[in-house]
Amino acid sequence: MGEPGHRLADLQLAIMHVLWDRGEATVSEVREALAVDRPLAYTTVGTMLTKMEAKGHVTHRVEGRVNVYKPCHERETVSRSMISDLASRLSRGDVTELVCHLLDECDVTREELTQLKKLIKQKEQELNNGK
Amino acid sequence: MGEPGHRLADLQLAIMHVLWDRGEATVSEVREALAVDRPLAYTTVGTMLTKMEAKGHVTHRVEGRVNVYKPCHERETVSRSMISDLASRLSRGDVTELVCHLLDECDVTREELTQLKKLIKQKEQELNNGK
DNA sequence: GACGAACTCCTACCGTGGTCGTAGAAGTCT
DNA sequence: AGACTTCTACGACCACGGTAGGAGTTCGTC
Repeated sequence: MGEPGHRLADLQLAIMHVLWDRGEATVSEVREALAVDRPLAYTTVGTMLTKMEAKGHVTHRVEGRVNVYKPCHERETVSRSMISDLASRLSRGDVTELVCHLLDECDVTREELTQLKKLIKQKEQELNNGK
Repeated sequence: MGEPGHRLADLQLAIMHVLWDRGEATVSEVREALAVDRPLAYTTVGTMLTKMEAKGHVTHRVEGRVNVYKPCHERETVSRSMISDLASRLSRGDVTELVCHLLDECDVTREELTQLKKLIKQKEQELNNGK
């Protein structure tokens, strides 16, 4: 059976980001990293990691007395999957509106804009050829 | 305090789409509309609608013996909010990726692309002037 | 006026995300 | 050896999304 969709909730995603950033981490490392935004009990993080392992989001290896966790999937893969998941659920949302807001919300760099332009040109091409 | 964020889960969003499409609807109308993809008990839809009302997603008005529900917020507003919510949780997932997938997932029209180009140009302007 | 269909309202139940507490193993300090 | 710290493992609990059953109301119809 297929493993995706990767449907990560808030905390889970936050944990994944820590894992992605460092490659791998122990419970206390994850906890430490999250502490700024969310101070959590040690066991909270541990429990969550366990649940996430059961779901196939992370694996752990035992090193000495400690469990070292690492992600099972690339950040990109998961982002992708979550985005297209949302997009499909939003279905009839007007894309332009969305992109517009996105551009407002995040800090877009010049490079990203350039990239975006390229992307749009490419899409236009596809529209002209195909169909 | 502000009411957003609009955090609609699967079924809830599906129901909202029905409501958005028709402006307003009774429980059985919603149920009917969803029946193709998900056959649900009458009460399931009713319960959900009640819960959604408690959360401020919909309102109802009594017409005769029947409750007629209608959305409290525009489709655009909700889409927007959900997208930026995801974007922020994906945090350092770069915008380009996001837009790219959005463009892939939905059917983009030529007009939208043109619109998009205009938008990007505008953003570039802002970048050059401000700050 | 009894019957069945259509509805609403209330209650229940399960899975999962999130949050911990406690217990117990192991390692460290004095 | 006893005290302290770390960590894991296990279980508890709440909120919420999703799903539904049953009770009771009202309507349309025979």
